[in-house]
Amino acid sequence: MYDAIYVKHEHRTVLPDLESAEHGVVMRFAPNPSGPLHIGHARAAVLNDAYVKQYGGRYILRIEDTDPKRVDPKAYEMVKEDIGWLGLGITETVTQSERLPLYYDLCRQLIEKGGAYVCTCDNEHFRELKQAKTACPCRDQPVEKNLNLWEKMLDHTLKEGEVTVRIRTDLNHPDPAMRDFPAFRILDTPPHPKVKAHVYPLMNFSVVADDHLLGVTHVIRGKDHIANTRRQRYIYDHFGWKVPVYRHYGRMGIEGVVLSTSQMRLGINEGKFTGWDDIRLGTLRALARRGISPDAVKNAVLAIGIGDTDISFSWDNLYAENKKIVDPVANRYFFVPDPVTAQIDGAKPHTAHAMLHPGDAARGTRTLAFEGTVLLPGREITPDVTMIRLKDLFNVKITWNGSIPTFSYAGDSLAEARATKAHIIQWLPGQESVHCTILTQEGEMSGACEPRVKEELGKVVQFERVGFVKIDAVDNDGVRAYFTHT
RNA sequence: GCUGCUAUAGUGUAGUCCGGCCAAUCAUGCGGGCCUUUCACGCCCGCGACUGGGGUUCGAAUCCCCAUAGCAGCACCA
Repeated sequence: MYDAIYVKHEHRTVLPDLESAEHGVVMRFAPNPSGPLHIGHARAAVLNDAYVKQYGGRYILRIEDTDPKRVDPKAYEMVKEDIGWLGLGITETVTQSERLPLYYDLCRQLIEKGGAYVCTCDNEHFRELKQAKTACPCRDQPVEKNLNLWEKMLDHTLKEGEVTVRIRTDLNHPDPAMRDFPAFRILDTPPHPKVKAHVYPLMNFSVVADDHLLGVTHVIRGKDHIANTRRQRYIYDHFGWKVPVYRHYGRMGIEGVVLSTSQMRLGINEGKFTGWDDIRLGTLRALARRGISPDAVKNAVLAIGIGDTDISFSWDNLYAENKKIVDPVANRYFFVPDPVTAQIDGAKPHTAHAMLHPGDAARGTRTLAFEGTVLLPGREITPDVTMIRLKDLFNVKITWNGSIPTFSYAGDSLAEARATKAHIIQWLPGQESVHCTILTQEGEMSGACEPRVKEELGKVVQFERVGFVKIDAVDNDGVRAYFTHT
């Protein structure tokens, strides 16, 4: 009884309900194939995906490639790879460049209905008229003339820059962005990589056409589309179509990375970045390369939700999500940064058995054989340090002669090490280790790691007292890893 | 400039629609402690916010107004 009263104060952890979704939804993710997907795309993709999963229905991937200037032929494949990595429940895929005839047909219908006209005014001139809330001469020409001009567009009698199909809206609308916005234009260059065409719809037209044709019921997109939603409503009204339910979430900035595809491309071309998966980039493939799990991205994005406030995406929150996923599965190994070789006097050969995972003994151990010398992290061996414990091995006493340390065996007792507050540090057998480079977003960390790390290629492991890393490459020179997070 | 949207701790978020249970949730971060053969994980304690000002009301994070700030759009991009 009281529970019901206090329910209001519970922390809601699921996304808010969508209206009119009780009987299932049809939603879509509609990227422009100009490059691989980044975190910004992931928000749209994951949010829509989550709602489709919640209510049931179809989830359409729609490739919006109606502007040949903004199409990178390689992006079609990259987008699909990224979606596969995210594990979205896409049920069907359509590509807009393959649907041009559908748009042409609808455009003709719209012209016949008087909802659109073919404008031959100069752009600058039209813009001035628009600002002045004045109709251009083409606006009132008869349907027949519009149809005739439309034919001339299609048969290419008219050339790029000479005509624009406009949607008839309201010239007195207080927002100039709403007034008779464009729907089609001619583009001769560059050629479209997928289709031979010269008449292309603008986003507002093709989106409405497809949302209607595909039966889209709900649209979740960024608030940069709010004005488009308003414009698109005019097209729905002209056709008498049912308008989907819209939700617009706020802008998302990300600390420290560029999200603009064109900026990233520029950086890659200039050699500033190594490629689309350069770990300094916010692309999904960069995150994957660094060992971020797709589920971590999903969880982080869902936690943000669909609020319409502008937010800044925090790496901390993503890392926390990722750690929850990766910590239980990552094997533990020793990595010694800036290694120094130390001979341990008075120590007999020992064999250390260290657990692959402290919380899962069943996973077994790794074996490290001590035969007289060890590699130690140089930074930890400073003159104020007189006793250390090599983890899973034994205690070592350090005596300093000026700045020259001498290492000697000091017993196996863990209790003793604790009593002296000796640091327990990671180490490697002097006779057996492999070179290892860890690449972080800030730079490189050089050191050595256990040979067995070579078997973890492609996986995320934890270097004890260093952090989680993804093993990116293994060769004769050693191991290259990307730093994931601490 | 015009049009519109938004405003809760360092970050994200719940609560705002339908005012009282909110001395404001949860997570992350940070500080401290415990546990531990990792500076990880886990556990405990703590820090930290309703943008400002008016108004309505017995009562405002919640409703109204103004201010301020941020954002978006005003493309033959999506």
